[in-house]
Amino acid sequence: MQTARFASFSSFLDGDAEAFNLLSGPVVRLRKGEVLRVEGAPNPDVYRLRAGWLACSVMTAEGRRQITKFHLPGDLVGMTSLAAHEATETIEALSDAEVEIVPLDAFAEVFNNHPRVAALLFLWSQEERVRLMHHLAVIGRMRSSKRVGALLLLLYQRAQLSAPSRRTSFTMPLTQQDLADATGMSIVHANRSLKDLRERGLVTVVDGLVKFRDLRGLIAYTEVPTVSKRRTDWI
Amino acid sequence: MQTARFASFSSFLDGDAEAFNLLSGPVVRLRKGEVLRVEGAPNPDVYRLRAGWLACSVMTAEGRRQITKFHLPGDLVGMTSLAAHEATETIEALSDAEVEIVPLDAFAEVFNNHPRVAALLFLWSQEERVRLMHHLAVIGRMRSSKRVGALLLLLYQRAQLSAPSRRTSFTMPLTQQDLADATGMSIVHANRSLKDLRERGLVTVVDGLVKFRDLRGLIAYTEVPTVSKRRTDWI
DNA sequence: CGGTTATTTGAATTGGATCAATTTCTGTGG
DNA sequence: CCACAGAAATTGATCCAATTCAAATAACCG
Repeated sequence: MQTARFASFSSFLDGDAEAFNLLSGPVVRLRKGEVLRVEGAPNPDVYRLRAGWLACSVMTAEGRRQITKFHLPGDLVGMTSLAAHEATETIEALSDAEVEIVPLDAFAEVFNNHPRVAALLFLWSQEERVRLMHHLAVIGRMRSSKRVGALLLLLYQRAQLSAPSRRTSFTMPLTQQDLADATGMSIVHANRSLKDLRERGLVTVVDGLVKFRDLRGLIAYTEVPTVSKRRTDWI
Repeated sequence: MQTARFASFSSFLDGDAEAFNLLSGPVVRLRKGEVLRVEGAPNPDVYRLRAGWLACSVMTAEGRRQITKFHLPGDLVGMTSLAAHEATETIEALSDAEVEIVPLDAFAEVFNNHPRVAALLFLWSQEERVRLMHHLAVIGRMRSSKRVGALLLLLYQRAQLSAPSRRTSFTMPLTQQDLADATGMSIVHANRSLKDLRERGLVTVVDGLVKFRDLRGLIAYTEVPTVSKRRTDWI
């Protein structure tokens, strides 16, 4: 069972992993493109992603899709619906994937009997909020090619966490439509933004393979903030 | 001590209010425009807003401001920085305001000894994530005047929660610059979006007074989703 | 091979930003 | 109470960014 993402909290102790693994359940296998659940579906579950990539999205009334989060193995998925009777987000598989269905009881158990782990879950949620805030700033306040570049960098960082390597490339199962829906632009413009990044000699994306030609240059160009360390001493 | 916002959770019990009120501390008074803390400041506190309005924002490297959240009395403010050594957001007063500084110990106390309240805090954070997701969809996928209209409606709903009334108007201390920074557009365009909404006969904003001329029409126009009920049974 | 989905490019159009200038509005001190 | 300075709101003109529509190419799969 994968706990690397969660265990990256410095105050994660041995007993905590055990408690964290209470959050598990029956496995479901998904094909690429399959929808795990749709926004508005009743009594939403929480999932734990074992393999593959997922995307979470919300729809506007006009039927336009906004991707809010990409999920990589190890992630807990769908927690935002925990306080709702209907799912707040659509979850779909970007690649073949494998998820566990986590029963709500497990969360009750963790909060009642494992306060440290509950607090870590809470902190994790705060970090997700920060990520959303930055996503908001990227979409609301940056030009298109910077938006795309920033997204590629973020995905790279997260892919590195799951499967560290020294290479400056990684594969991702996103289409240009996905990139567009995550960065708030049309697919045509996403394509042109990628072209722009390519012509600047920063990144190329071919068939899901992202190659950073000039990683430092891209970081400087997109101006993504450096990630700061965690504080968990109060727990 | 105001707990209305928090007590709106259906499973909020008598003893919970007491535990929730552990989250309090010394009072600080702020003048309109004053900055409570700046993004990047070390050892950030969490605050509880007693009176007035606050805005939370992040900056891009180019120095452009993105407002991520407006806070009304009763809110806990700055929780996203709980897991960080440096503040993740700037907090400033949109009006004269009064906040309490909540010591981190209080959170430890709640998580260790009041699991129900901890769980409610956790759920509250999930709702905040949902709010950010919708904010993202609004900025990323809607036209300017709808963005502004949607923001005005959301603020109205929240103001109604704090101070319910049957009127279809409310006062808010936001400048057009604030509206622009929250909706991801220039101040000039925010002004034109307001003009557009006015000319459609939907809302007018004069001097902080928001008057809905056609509330149903605005809801239909902006297509904001209806808020769904909460589920807290698993706690 | 034909049907589908993804990528790429062009041309026309719209949305929004920027620059500049004017008009309120607000608070302050005389 | 008025004069003034600074902030906020409004409008016009111009330019650039991004969308839409359209169409061609490429890749993929049964």
